[in-house]
Amino acid sequence: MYKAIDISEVSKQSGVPASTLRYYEEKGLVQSIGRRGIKRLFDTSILNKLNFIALGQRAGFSLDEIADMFTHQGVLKIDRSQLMSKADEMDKQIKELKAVRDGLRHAANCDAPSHLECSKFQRLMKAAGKAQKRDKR
Amino acid sequence: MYKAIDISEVSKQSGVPASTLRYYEEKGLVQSIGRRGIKRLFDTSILNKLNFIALGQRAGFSLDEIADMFTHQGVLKIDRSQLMSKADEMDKQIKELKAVRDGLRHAANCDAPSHLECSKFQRLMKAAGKAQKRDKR
DNA sequence: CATTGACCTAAAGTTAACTTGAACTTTTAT
DNA sequence: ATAAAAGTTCAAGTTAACTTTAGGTCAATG
Repeated sequence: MYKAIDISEVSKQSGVPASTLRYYEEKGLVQSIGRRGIKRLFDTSILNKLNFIALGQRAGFSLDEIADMFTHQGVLKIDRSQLMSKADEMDKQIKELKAVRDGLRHAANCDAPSHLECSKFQRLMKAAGKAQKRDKR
Repeated sequence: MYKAIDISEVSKQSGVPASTLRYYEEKGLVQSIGRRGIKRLFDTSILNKLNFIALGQRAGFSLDEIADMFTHQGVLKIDRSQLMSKADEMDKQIKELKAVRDGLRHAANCDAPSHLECSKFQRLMKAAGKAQKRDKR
């Protein structure tokens, strides 16, 4: 069903450097499925996982946090309520991103001398800043 | 108009440690307005700036990128088109975040044995992955 | 007027996420 | 059969964003 491919093929198809793949394996984020001689072999399913990892990182998760989302067998493991609360956290983050984006957009069209002092700009920032209370990320 | 406050007051009101404030000043991200004796004095307007910096960081900008958004005098400087394209970049990022969030939410309610192999999950991920082509962030 | 507490500088240390380098070992191509 | 290409390990190096430490300064308080 799934094909075993070597590290350069994984690298080629995913864009993730071989050195990073070894590093990820060391960290337990991904696992090779065996060796051919001395060379690692990966299951093609690693490509989905790498895709998820990349997205998760861009979404602001650390590698440790991402690793925590999987069982040692590589299956998404955390329970439903944990998944939901991660998703809720992300909602906050999305709100903040939108505020910054809107702030930038407003600044691009506003003639105030210093945008930080512009009341509209401040209103946009404040909206996002709310969630910011000691989040400890 | 604006009041000069010392580093501990800035720290107290912003939640940013004094060591970080000194570090930010060294990097040129913020500026003190003078000294009383040996002690730095800051204009209260630094609080808005710190708020913006925190938000920018949570939005995924590096300190250097944030610094680049201001003139040396601390005014948002980059031109309108640059501001707009930063905002457009953020739109992509928001899309990705939403995809990951939706993916997590779906996973919380899906009975597939491995979510990475679930076609709905994959569809959600793919939607975001598109923008991912060599972004070099 | 001596000590305490808030602040200062400069340099070194820390963590995450990688990358690079050195020294080997297999494969693979000629 | 041999040399280059592709992998491997393990250790050390790199960058960003801070924090910590050591030693010094100064204003205020007992």
